[in-house]
Amino acid sequence: MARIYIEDLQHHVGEEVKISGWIYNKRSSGKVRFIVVRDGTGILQCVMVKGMISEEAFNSFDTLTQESSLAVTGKIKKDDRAPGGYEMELSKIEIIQIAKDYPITPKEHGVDFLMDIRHLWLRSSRQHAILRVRHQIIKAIREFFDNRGFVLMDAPIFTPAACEGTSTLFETDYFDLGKAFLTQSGQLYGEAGAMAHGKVYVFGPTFRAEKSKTRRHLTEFWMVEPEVAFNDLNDNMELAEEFLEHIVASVLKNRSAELKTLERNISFLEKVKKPLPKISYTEAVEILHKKGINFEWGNDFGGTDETVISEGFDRPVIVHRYPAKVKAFYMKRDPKNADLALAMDVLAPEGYGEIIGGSQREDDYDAIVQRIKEHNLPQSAFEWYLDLRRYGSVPHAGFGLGVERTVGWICGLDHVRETIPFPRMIYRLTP
RNA sequence: UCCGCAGUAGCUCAAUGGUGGAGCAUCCGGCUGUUAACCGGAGGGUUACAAGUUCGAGUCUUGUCUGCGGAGCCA
Repeated sequence: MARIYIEDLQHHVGEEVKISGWIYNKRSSGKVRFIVVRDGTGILQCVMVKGMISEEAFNSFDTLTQESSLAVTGKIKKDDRAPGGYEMELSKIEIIQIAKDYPITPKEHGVDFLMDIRHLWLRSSRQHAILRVRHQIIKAIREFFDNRGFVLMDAPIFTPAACEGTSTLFETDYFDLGKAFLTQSGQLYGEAGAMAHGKVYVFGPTFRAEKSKTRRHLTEFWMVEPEVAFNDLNDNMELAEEFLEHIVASVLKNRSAELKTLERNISFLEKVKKPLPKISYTEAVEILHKKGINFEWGNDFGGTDETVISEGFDRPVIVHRYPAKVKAFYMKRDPKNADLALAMDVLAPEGYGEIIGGSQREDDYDAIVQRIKEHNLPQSAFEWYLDLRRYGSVPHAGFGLGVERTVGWICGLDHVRETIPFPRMIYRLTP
């Protein structure tokens, strides 16, 4: 008997097939018994009637518990009463292992309890749907850049110094070379890649030792960072909006069932099309003032400020040209106003906040040396980076997209901890 | 790091300072189409920990621990 997957059932109606999986739930009304099996690709209701199947198989129902592993064999038929629309008439049950007291019951649970058994929580339908959307997003990210001739360039995880100098870094001993730090961004290495390949993207985990304790922060998260030689700020914004359009379209097309499981209102997602609204930092400050918020020009936006700004738009909004003093040393100044950096952030709608941060990079050697001094960074650590300005420096730009925040936004989740299989947070290192 | 909230059965939650309960899960029984099935029964407690106030503390006070939410910082 060939083993098939539940997601392929529609091709096997009327056939006798075998499904291997786990008990999701079971119900009985005496002589008619239902076993709901999940196999990782979907769920299937199996039915057996007393007298229509061996007495042994019929009675084995009593020993089955939630999440016990087994193989079921039977004929597939269409039945609207069954979840998913297909049902199996059981002819054989092969028990692999009986699970005892599975902790996640078909009722409500608290977050702490579920996070402690995250390795089991992954089996639950919502978590299952979220991780499939995450996979689709990552697939779409790679597709987008690969189809445009970008070269994937992996950046190191161990780094000798801070990329931006602002955030706290995780530190570790590195043999006789002193301290190494876990990367907080692959960008500087991406810039080196862009000078070699023209257009590259760095995709990997990044680490921030900030003691942030909010629904938008993890200590370990994934970031994708394209970097393109000869792009300016406008090119960068255009790349970002086409990128977001592609990701959202890919999820809507391929993961609509998962979005439905998550009860995601997709009307906001359907509006994510180029062009996205673009406003300057100064215009964003005016929006805050009009809404009666006391905000001083020159400061960086907080989480609630971002929410208020994005509330006025029905799709992601790009905010550009921030005050240089709140941004990183490597961002190029606006030639029209030296107080501004050629920076851009993309704020997701519905209060999800910043999902992209990027800029045109400073390409002038003297200017960037000056910035390194102003930021009190050790120039010696950046000598290799300064070489990129010594040898054939060109205008270039790039951005970073936070995968978890993007997954959270597209899935409509209220916390990024559910967007990654095993989240790392300030007070959680296990499982 | 700071501010706020919480911790009671395996889980989710009740309990006016006066004998700690319910639903789910588990176990036993019933039901020929169930949909987080339903119905009947049983077992299950150092009320996070420590001290204090009181005739009496799950409840009030202090401290500790853990978690949640927020701020700052950021993707």
